[in-house]
Parts: sequence; structure tokens; C-alpha cells
Amino acid sequence: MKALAHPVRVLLVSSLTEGEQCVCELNKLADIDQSGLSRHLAILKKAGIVSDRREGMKVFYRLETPCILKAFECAVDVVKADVKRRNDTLKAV
Amino acid sequence: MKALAHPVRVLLVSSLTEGEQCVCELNKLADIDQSGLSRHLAILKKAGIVSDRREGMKVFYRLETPCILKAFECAVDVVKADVKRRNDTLKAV
DNA sequence: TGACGTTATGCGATTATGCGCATATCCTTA
DNA sequence: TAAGGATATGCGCATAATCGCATAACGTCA
Repeated sequence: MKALAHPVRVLLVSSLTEGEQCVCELNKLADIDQSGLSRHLAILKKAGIVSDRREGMKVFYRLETPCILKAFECAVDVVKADVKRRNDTLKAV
Repeated sequence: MKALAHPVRVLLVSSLTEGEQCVCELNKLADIDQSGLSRHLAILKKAGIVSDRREGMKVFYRLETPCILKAFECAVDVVKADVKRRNDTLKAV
């Protein structure tokens, strides 16, 4: 759970749901220092959420657990419910 | 996501999947200072994961988002996969 | 082998989290 | 209104997470 507690890591996982990607591609997504990106990926790997594969100079990361998508969907639901609640509160006024 | 990044909070949510509970009951589960518990619950509430309801002196918390169970199941899968991987590595030696 | 592209790691500084104590707040009941 | 139980909050300290820079490690190709 801690491994997903950072916006950049959520972004990374989210991007990897579309398939394997190398660090260089991920680096374009996240506006962050390269060393930081590498660290975030290491955290996800240590947590068993992603795995890596070397191919030439590049390292490719891929999602190890597709079920994580459901967790994200739930998170989206939570946010939606929150928005709805705020709206209802506004209307009530 | 951050809201679930602490073992105590995972425990709390997990316990709340069984139904509404008051702070006093939750306090028995988590071996933690009462003020800390209150803070953790506040974090979950702010994240929209739980909601509270006052009834006399006691405050009852309940899960706002049952789908969170799926997220936990996924976490369990990740851990299981990790254990399996370790075993396979051992066997290979 | 040497230069270069890609990714990882060591380190120090900064910031965010969590904890425990004391205390405030809210509610009930005498 | 006063006392007491249940819960929340202010504060200071300790620890952990993150960041950016510099540099190391790894692989390729001339």
C-alpha cells in the first residue's frame, strides 16, 4: 500500500497498464529527475507491483499485477462520491 | 492512496468492512494511543473512505466505499505472487 | 579500449508523517 | 451546573520519505 502512496508512482503504474515501457519513455511522462524516477520504479519493484527486464541499454518495466486496476477504479469511485457529496451539500444551501 | 499507506489505517478499514464500529471498539484492535487513532480516522474520513456518525457520547465510523475490498484482495495477490516467486527461486537452486 | 547513452546509487538537505502528552470539546447524567 | 466518559486537537520531537546533484554501473558501438 505504501508503494502506491505517491502520485508519481500512481502515474507510473497507471501508464504501465497500457503495456511494458522502458524507463526512457516513462521519464517523458513524469516531470521528475531521472534519479527520482529510478527510485520510484525500484520501490514499485520491491513491492512486487512491477518487474523489470533488461534489453540492451534499456530497461523495460511491466505491471506484475493487473488487478491493481480495480484498486484504481475504486479510488476513482471514492473521488466521484466525494464530488457528489460536495455538490449535494451546495444544493442544500 | 496515501490514506491507505499506514498499517493501522489498513487495519481499521479492514475491520470496518465487517460493519459500523465506534472509536472505542477500534481502539481495542489497534495498539495505539487514542489520539493517534483519532488522527488516523480523520485521515480516512478526509479521504472519503469512511464517514462518521455521532450517537450520544460515541462516534461510529463506517466504510463509505465497499469496493476497497477489491484493492485489498489485489494486495493479497501481490504478496502471494511474491511468496511464490521466492519459493520458485529457492527450488531452482 | 574509449566515448557515449541509459539506468541506478550515495549523499546531504528539505519536507512530510507519526507519536505521545496534555488539553480542549462534546455529550450525558446526577 | 458540575463531574466524568468519549473523542478530537495543539504542540514538540523523532523518524521516514523525497529530492537534486554528482557519480557509478552497465551495455553498445566505433
